[in-house]
Parts: sequence; structure tokens; C-alpha cells
Amino acid sequence: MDAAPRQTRDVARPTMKDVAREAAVGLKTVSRVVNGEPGVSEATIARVRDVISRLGYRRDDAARELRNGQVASIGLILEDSTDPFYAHLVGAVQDVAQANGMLALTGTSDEDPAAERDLGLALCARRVQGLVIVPAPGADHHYLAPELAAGMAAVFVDRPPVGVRADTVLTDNRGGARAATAHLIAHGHRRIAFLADAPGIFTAALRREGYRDALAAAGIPADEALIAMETPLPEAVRAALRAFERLDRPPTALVTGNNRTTVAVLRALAQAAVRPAIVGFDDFELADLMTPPVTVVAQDPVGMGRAAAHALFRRLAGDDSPARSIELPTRLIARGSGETPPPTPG
Amino acid sequence: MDAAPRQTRDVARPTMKDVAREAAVGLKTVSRVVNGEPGVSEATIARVRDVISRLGYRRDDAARELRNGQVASIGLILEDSTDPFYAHLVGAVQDVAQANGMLALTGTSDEDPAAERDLGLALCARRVQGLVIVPAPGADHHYLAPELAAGMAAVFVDRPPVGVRADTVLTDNRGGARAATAHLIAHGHRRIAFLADAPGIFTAALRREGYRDALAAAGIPADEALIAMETPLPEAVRAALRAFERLDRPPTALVTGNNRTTVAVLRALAQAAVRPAIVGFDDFELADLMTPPVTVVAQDPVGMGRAAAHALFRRLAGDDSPARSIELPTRLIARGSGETPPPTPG
DNA sequence: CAGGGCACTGACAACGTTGTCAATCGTCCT
DNA sequence: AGGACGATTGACAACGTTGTCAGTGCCCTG
Repeated sequence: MDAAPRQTRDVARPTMKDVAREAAVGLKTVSRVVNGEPGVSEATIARVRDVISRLGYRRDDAARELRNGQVASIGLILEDSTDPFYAHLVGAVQDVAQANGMLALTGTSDEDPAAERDLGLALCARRVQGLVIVPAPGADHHYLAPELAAGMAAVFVDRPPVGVRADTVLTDNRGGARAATAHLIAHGHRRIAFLADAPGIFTAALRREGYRDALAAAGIPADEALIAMETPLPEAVRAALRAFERLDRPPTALVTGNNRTTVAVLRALAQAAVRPAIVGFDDFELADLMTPPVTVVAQDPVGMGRAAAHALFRRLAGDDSPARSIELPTRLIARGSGETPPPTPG
Repeated sequence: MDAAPRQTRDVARPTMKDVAREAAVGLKTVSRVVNGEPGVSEATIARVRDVISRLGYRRDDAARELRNGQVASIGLILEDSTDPFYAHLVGAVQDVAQANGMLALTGTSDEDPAAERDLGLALCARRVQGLVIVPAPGADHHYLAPELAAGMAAVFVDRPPVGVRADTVLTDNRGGARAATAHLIAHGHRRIAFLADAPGIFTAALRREGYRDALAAAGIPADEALIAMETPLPEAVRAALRAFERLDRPPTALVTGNNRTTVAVLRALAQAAVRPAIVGFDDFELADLMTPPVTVVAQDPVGMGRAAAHALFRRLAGDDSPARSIELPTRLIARGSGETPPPTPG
């Protein structure tokens, strides 16, 4: 399980000692110059600087961290970097980190709990001061307990942690799905299907609850045949749609539970004659250019990233109040696909 | 310029010494157990393991790196993580890194050369063994020279390095643009406009050359009024399109130089009565669901990421042959927008 | 029963950096 | 003139880990 390439590609890398010898000063003086500490004469500074650039010296953060206990950096664990939602989230976290003078080290778990764990431990081993985590499905975060006890901070995004307490930044999943469903009801639909990710996915389950809330509030009886919880793979989505069509009273409208499902549905229905009204959970880049443009309940990935980063830095600044949970609101963006009325029977 | 939160949040973190004392063994024995080295009795291993998990001990990679010279990790510097093209690229690099037992630390330059430099130096300070870099526009990589001399490996992706020699993985920009333009010519177009990113962008300039190649090969005189090189902002793209329309003989077809430009064009033309034929450079997720579906010259971000990572690992394995440049082919995907003939005059 | 080999174990130094503390020198005050 | 003070400087230890090397005790062979 260890690394494959194990060569000593290291040519002598100059150290402070080399600089000190070359500049004919003490080790500590070089350290002072490198770190901009006061108490060094201009002449000495110039001489040391000169030697540094001549030798191409670069301070070694490993030694620095060993000595100081830590170096300014945080870790960021994503579930999937190719999903635009997470891409925007990571962008926001990195911006905040950079503004705070922190290096953000990012890694991807690829939805694999074991990979998430390995990545988290590797970042901990590098003694990051904090961790922002988008948990992989089924992940267990007990492994973080010793780190948290040792003073590391952690913030979870999009899904709550399992097995440890920590700040969490979530979308108002239930409220958003409720709004999406209510929007379709307001436009006259009574047979509304819900198509989302597997029920084990935290967000998917909550969104289903929001869907049920809206139906109940409108006095529409829930029909389990109108609910499909599937991994958003093309075949699975196509199958679910076919099953809906075969029903005695097929749905006239559809709430999709995440952007991958939405896109899969659009693709499956691309050449369908009739198309149900659609409201998607989570916005996506070209929703406005679809025909018809797709109505969505938008999440705020940038806001989530920012909130998570701020929560993390608040902890790093010493805040040790109990773990908080932040919930960001969603926003319904009506574009057309969700405002078509149901076909009038007869 | 230093970090803001500077608290000592560190509670005593157990070290090998603590484990050794608690387990009543020597320091080196703990090290052996932690690293799975042979020569420790089963009983001792069990005892040490027990203490390790009881104390929540975690090996410190900083000390390890200081001692060993390095720890398995590579760095990855992106220009923009929210661009799907780069998102897929980073995914591929991370996959290969993981397969090689390496941790990939990713950061974003946000198209700022200074940020790229800072990030690169920070990763070097952490003594990553290699760096995969998507250069920010205008970046200068002289700063890497000492690192490369010290045995670090670097591979550049999508754009070549400036000021240092290193392996480079590029798209066949010129050939791709040539193919895109030739496709439109083959469908009868003679007035073909080219709309791409600023001419300072490496890829944009090459793609323009490919466009010119195709026109020349078909004996069509080049018309500078049909070439617009702009940052792909909505207003700039709209303005360029308006300028095209106002020409005496407006273009009947359009080659767009990157996916952001393509999308901006589609959005600007969304409610236009007549739409020129369009071929876009670089595929994008929902191109097939546009009306009409968008014909593109697809790049291979995953292939590029993989090629870059493999090149890097080859270097890490000791290959010190001269720097290579790898060029990946493009693939024209005809979907409809590029196959409409020009309107027959009269 | 001596000697050699083997399995297991631990003392120690060193990696590059920085905080602590002491030394040196020149200047200024009384 | 004597002492004090500030500015500048460097020697040294320690951070946590691992490679080297030197044991220790045991079993096996002759």
C-alpha cells in the first residue's frame, strides 16, 4: 500500500546552514532574515538575501512545522470535483482560505468512504489546522475523534458528520423540495412524481420529505408509485421514467432531486412527444438554454463554501462553543419547465 | 502577508515517545510497528497497536518528511476549478496519483500569475515530489528553476511553461480549429467568423492559426473583420456578434474558441431569428440538449490529466531524458449546429 | 558445552527550523 | 570615566521520526 516510485531524486538542496556558511553569519540570523524578523542590520540582510537567491534556497515547511507545531493550511475533502456544485463550493472555500493567508489542500474521495478516510488521515498527518469535508455516502467519521481532541477543527458541508460532533453547513433540503413541489401544485398539477438519488443519501431522503410535506399541505394523497430513488445513472433514470408512464394515471409533473438526475431526465425525455412539467433541485449551468428552460430550486454552493470556511476560521480563532448547524435557504427560479399546466383531460 | 488566526489550539498530541513509554517498549519498536517493518514479535505488535489506538496516536508526516527528505505527494495547480474542462482534468490526475499511492494536493490560481507563484512555492515548501501546472495567463515559471534543479519534477498542461523546460501536455489546438473550420467549409460556408479568447492566451492564438489554415487550404481569403479575440464575458461576446452582423457581408457560420465563448454565444443568440452555423472548440456537458444540438471539436481533459500524471510519475521514477511535449488529438462531434448550410442568397 | 546464528529490541544521531538565552560591541547618560 | 543600555549576533536545544548499529537472549549445531 505504499508509494511506487521510490527513487532518491534529491540533489543537495541548500539549507539555512548552507546560506549561513556562505554569508558568513550565524544560522539564526538567516532564520531572522527569511522570516522578516527585526534585529538584523541592513547590510547583513542584503548579504543574506543575496546568498539566498544565489543558492536558490527555499525554507522547508516540514522542518518549520515540526518545530512550530503547525503551518497555516487547511484541508478540503470533496466527494466529486467534476460536479459543478462542488466545483463552485471548493472555489469559495479556497478564496476564503487564501484571504486568510492559508493554503487549502484539496482532495477527492470519489464517493468512496475508505478514500475519504485515507485522505482525511493523510491531511491530518500533514497537520492541517482544519478540515472542510463533504462526506462520502456511508462515511463514518469516528476516525477524526483523536484529531478533533487534539485541537483540529472540522466543518462538514452538504451532509452531516457521522460519529462526531462538528459544525455543519447544509442546504434547506426539505424546504427546497417543498417549494419545488408546491410550485407545481400551484400550477395545477396533482399527479407529481419525485425522482431522486438513492434513499441512503442524506439530502435525497430530506428532499423526499419536503416533497411529501407539500403534497400533504395541499391535501393530495401520497402515492408511493410516484416516488423513485435511484442512483442518477442514465439507465436507472430511464427505467424509472418508463415505470411512471406505465402507471394507470401517469404523473403530469416531475420533481427531480439533484442536478445529475435532472440532466438524465432531460436527456431521456429529449425526443419524447409529451413532457411532464419539471422542477429540478439544484441549478445547472445551461438550464436557461434548454427548451423549455428548466425551472429549478437553486442551492447556493458559493454561499455554502463561504459559510463553511468562515465557520472553520472562527473555530481556529478559538471559538469553542458547541457545534452549530447552518442551513442555507434555496431559491426557486421559474424558467418555464415548471409552469406548464397539466393537460386537461378530454 | 502572514496568517491571521494564530492561536495555540494544540492540546498534547501523543507522539511515538508517548506510545513507547505507555507500551514499555523502545521508540524504534513503535516506529517499526507503525511502518509495518519486520522484526517485531506478534505479542509486541499487539501491545503497541493497542496503545496506539488507545492514545489516538497518529504519525506526524512533517517529522517523517524531515527525516526522509520527502513524503509521497504531488501538487496540482489549476487555473480555475469551476471550469468543467479543468474539473475533469484534475479528476484524472488525482485518480492516477491515488493509484500510485500519492496524495495530490490541489490549489487554484484563479488566473492570477502571482497566486500561481505563491501556490507553487507553498507546495514546493511542503516538498511535493512533483507539480502538475495549468499555467495562469502571463505566468512566468522562472521561480521553479531551483526546485527543478533540486530534483522536483514538473509537468505543464494545456499551456507551455515560460522560462523553464519541462514536459508539456497540450491539445492539438491548431489542428482542432482547422477541423472545425473545414467542417463548416464542407457544409458550404464561405463567410466564417472566428470568436475566441484574448490573443494573449496561448491556446486562443493557436486556434486562430488553425482557423486561418483551413480558410487558406480552401482558397477563401481571410477577412480580419471576421476575427474577434475577446475575454469570454457576455457583453464582450454580444458586442462582437453585433459587429459581425453589421458587416456588409455578415458571416453565415461561426467558430467559437472555447466553451465559455460558445456558451456566451448561445446565450446571446438565444432569441435571435436567424442563427449562424456554429462549431465550438471544446465540448460541454449539455451540448447535445441544445436546440439545435451543438457541434463541437472535443478536447480530452481526462486524457490530458492522465498523460500529465503519467509523465510526472515517469520523471519521478528517474527518467531524465529531455523535456517532451505531448499533443493530444481533438475529435469533431457533429450534432447539428455545424451542419446547416448557409442561406441561399435570393 | 562452546560457539554461532537468529529473532528481537532499543540507544542514538540526524533531518532543517526556530525560540531562548547569552555574548559582543558601540553609544549614551551621569 | 564608569556603567548601563540598545542593537546586533550566534550557540544551542528541541520538535517527531527513522536509519544505523549495538546489544540481548535463545536455539541449534558440532
